[in-house]
This record gives sequence, structure tokens and C-alpha cells, in this order.
Amino acid sequence: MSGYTRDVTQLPVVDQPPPLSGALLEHLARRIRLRAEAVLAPLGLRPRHLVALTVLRVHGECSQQALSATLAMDGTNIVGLLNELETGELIERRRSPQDRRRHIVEITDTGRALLAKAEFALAAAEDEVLGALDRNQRETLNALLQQATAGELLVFTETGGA
Amino acid sequence: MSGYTRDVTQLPVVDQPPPLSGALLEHLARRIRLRAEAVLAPLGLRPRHLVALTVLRVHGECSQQALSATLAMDGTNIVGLLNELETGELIERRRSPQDRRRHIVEITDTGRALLAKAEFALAAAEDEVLGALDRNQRETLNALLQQATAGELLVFTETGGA
DNA sequence: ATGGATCGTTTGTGTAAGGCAAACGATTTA
DNA sequence: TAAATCGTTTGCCTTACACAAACGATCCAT
Repeated sequence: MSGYTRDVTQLPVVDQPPPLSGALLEHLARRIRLRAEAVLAPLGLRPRHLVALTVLRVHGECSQQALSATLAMDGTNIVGLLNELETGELIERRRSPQDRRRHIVEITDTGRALLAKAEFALAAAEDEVLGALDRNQRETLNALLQQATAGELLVFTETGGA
Repeated sequence: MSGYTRDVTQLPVVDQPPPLSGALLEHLARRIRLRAEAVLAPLGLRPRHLVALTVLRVHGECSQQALSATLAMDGTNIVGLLNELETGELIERRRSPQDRRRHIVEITDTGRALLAKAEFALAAAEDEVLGALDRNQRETLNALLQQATAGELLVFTETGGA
């Protein structure tokens, strides 16, 4: 599965490094996050909340530890994060009927509404940072990110949690 | 300039939020960063170094405070970051002839080499996270990020630093 | 039924990133 | 000559996390 043979059908030109996105991803994320903080504060949100809500909107409901894996964040910290979101009734924790130890986490309508509101408010900030991209390109970018994000959960859906 | 009228030539369908990338950007960046740390450690690098080097490769040489602005990081912290990079001879600080208070920061050949080496090492980690994107999409993604990143510096190039 | 695993939770500790402020030497500019 | 600027050093503070240990509730296997 991990034996992903990179496309070396031709000769390795000059041993050129593959197109790498991580650093740029991080760089742009930071620039946006800094501006986002100021915009989100009045809404009682911080960047981490935005990320969690966004992920919860993409995926449907999910167990708390699945969320922990998806956000790549320690389980103990997820508790606190969800507490904050639950206080604002942005997410809902309910017991799983199948396994009553589990919490089923889901974004609420209030959560969706606030998320949408936040997104409107953030548009300007993003425009500022992603100014070099035109509308089309930004949509392409977003589609790619969305697809990449949605892809993760397949792993956990397939595996089920083994 | 900031009066960017979003394309509302038609009726605002249902007041749908604009395509937002910030949260997803941050989410994916985090997932990659965590895996990257392990890969970079043996090279004596941390994610922040990778970001700095990558940015320095995209832009050419630049003053230290321009870098501070580009990385959106406090000037005092830039000093330490550059010190670490300079110790490894990955970047070079030299005095500007025009204004000898200024430091001209530039990535060295050693820096480029190590950066390339790191990128090779990181490919697997990215493959893992961006697995839902095919080769073409990943190239598109990278091109967009590159373009967005390169765009920032225009601001400072134009303004000159006023 | 009993014992061992599992899920979420609490608490507590540690670390790394980074902001912010003050003061300094070297330099430029007015 | 005086004031502003660039990088630098020092010191303090906050935030986001990871990690470990212990707990109650629950599931599961024997």
C-alpha cells in the first residue's frame, strides 16, 4: 500500500525534489490564522475551534477518539476543546446506543450557523493573504483541500477502528 | 483596494458562505507537520526551519525585517531562528552596502542542498496525508500555494518598506 | 459473575513557540 | 549633533500541546 512507486518512467532528470506542499501549507495557514484570530475573537471563537467545526462539518458525526485521530490531537486535549464548543452549543455529545462508553460528536445547527457567520467574516482576511489567486484559483484550492481532508476519514471508516 | 466587490452579479442564492480555505489549510498543515517532525529531526531541522528555508528559496535575498513581515513573526524571534540556520551554514547574513544597519539574508548552497534532501525525505509523509489527491492534483495544489506565497512579496517590493 | 480491556474524563506536569517590552550598539538621516 | 532605524540581547508571559496516571462507566470474554 505504501509502495507508491513515484512516476519514474523517464530518467530521473537531475534528482529533482518532488513538489512539496507542507511548508507552504504551514506558511499560508499561519498568515491566515493570525488575521483570523482578531476576527474570530468577537464571536467567542479561536482558530482551533474553527478547525474542529470545519472538520465536523465535512465528516458527519463521529466518535470522540476518531476525532482525536482526525485532528491528530491528544485525546485529553480533545475533551477540553469539545467542552468549549459544547458550552456554546456548537456541538452535541450524545452517548452511542451501540456502545454507551462512546460519545457521538456532531455539529449542531447553531454550530453550522456560527461557522457560516465566521466564514463570512473571514473572507476579507483570506482575500488579503490569498490575494495572488483569482476567484477561480481559490475555488480550485478549496476543492483540493476539501478532497484531501475528506480522504482521511476513509482510513478510519474502512478500518472501523481496529 | 480592499473594496473587493465579490461577484454578486446574480441574486445572492441563499447567502452561502464563500469557499474558505484557512481552516482546512491549518488542518492539513498540522497533520503533515507532525509526521514531518520525526523525519526532519535526524537532519537537525524543525518544521519552522523548513518554512523559513522554503520561503527564502522562493523569494531571493531579503532584509531581516522583510522576512519578519513575510513569516509574520516577531523580529526578535527571527533573530534566534536565523541564528540556528546560520550555525548550520544554511543561510548567510551579510551587511547591506546601501544601509549597513541592514542584514541581507540569503539561503546558501548548503541550505538549498539540505532543503532538497529534506524534501525527498518528506515525500512519503506527504503522500500519506495527501493520499486522496492524485499526482496531478498535488502538482496543482503546489502550484497554487507557490503562487499565493510568491504574491505576498509584491506588497513589500512595491511599498519598498515605507 | 468476575476480570480485563476500552472510552471518556480529570488532574498535573513539562515543553516549545512565540508575543511583547526594554535597553543597547551601530548606523543612517535630518 | 540629534533623532530615527536595524538588528540584537534579555527577560517575562501566554498558549497550545503532549504525556502520564488514575478514575467511573461500560463492554466483552471466560
